[in-house]
Amino acid sequence: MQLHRIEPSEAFAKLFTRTIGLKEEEYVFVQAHFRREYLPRKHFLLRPGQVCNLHSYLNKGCARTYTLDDDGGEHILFFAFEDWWMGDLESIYTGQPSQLNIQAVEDCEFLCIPHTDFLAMESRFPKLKEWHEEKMFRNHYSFVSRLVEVKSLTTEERYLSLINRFPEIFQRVPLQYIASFLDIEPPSLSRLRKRLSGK
Amino acid sequence: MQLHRIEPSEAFAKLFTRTIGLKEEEYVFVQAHFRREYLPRKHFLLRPGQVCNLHSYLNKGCARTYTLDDDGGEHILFFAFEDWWMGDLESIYTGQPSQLNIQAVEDCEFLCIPHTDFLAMESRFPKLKEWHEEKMFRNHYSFVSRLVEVKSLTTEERYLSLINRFPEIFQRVPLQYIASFLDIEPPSLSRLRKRLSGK
DNA sequence: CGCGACGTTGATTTGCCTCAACGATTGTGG
DNA sequence: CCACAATCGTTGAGGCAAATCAACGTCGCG
Repeated sequence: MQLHRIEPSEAFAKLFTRTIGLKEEEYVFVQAHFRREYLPRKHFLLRPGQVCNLHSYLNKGCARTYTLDDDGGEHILFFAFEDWWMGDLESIYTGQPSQLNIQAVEDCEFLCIPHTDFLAMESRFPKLKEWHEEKMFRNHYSFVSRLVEVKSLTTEERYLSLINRFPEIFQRVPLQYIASFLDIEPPSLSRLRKRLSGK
Repeated sequence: MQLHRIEPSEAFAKLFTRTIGLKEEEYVFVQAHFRREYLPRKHFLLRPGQVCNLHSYLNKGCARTYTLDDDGGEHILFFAFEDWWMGDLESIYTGQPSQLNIQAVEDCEFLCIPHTDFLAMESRFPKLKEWHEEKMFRNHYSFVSRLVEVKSLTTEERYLSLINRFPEIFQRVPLQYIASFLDIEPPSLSRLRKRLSGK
């Protein structure tokens, strides 16, 4: 399978210099600890049973995190696009094997840093650590609102909310994956869309 | 409404000295910034529209965190029992008004500390800050596994999982609240229990 | 071309909701 | 202390949304 050549993303540099606030030479130092990983469509960044020891920045492409149940059914927990971070934090921080699959939905380019290096960077650059803590908080907030959504919205409302927040997702992710993310079966999503298009 | 007198909990002291690792005099210093709050059954620790500015340790009793939807329906996100912390972290850290209700299910005794004091304690005692960061991570893990449960288990399996993890909940929390937590209606929970008791 | 993956559509079943009524229990005021 | 209302859990009847099972058209690819 042939991969297009991918230009280095400016978003990555901006994240460290603008958002996190590292100086140019600090960014260069940090950046040197990342390595580029190309992952063709349908290939896996993480498999159940593996210990996840990388923090992975998704520089280009689209990926999904999902679990398998006892009957072999897939349940998609998250999608990720450009400028998102992926990995199984529990596995990273506890050293336990992961239960999660992380798979490329499109050909992907990741920028990956081993956890030990990441910890070293955090202790050398307090701003990086602060940013990471801040990210954990925002992550917490989004889990709470996701919980609220699941509990108080109808299937149709959750579908519309998804369209609203990530319109591009429908151009990049197969409908069956979106159905799994919304916790319905593909035929139900198909009928839901038909119903809505008639409005 | 009459409250029983409640003995100071040893769990609170153990948390700070054993788990967090503060010295005795450090604990005494920190502890002095908490104030005791008695909350009778059905009364509110937090109401939508309020800014939450307290970290609240539940010393005695049982409480629930829930949202109201547009139709006035309640959706319970969390229960809390002795030795749990409550509050709306998003509201605490962003200063935005909360959307959440936190209500006493039993007569409660909280130990509360204003957020600004908590930050001061964190910067004075790095161990406290480390513990809090660690707690955020564990919190993240539990959100992920909760998401996995909601997606991959049947209603019956989630009920059994709840029984398994919190057997005492059924002695302390009305069934209608448990139904809301499980995302079903009270009649459905009633029939589910009847079905299971026949096994 | 032929195969497989994907989205759609139809027919049927199922699990839960909704509405309603009913005992049991609790709490309150006379 | 009793009568009454309110709350709670249960049970029944009917309806609906989604799951399930199956078939079909389309597209992309070997």
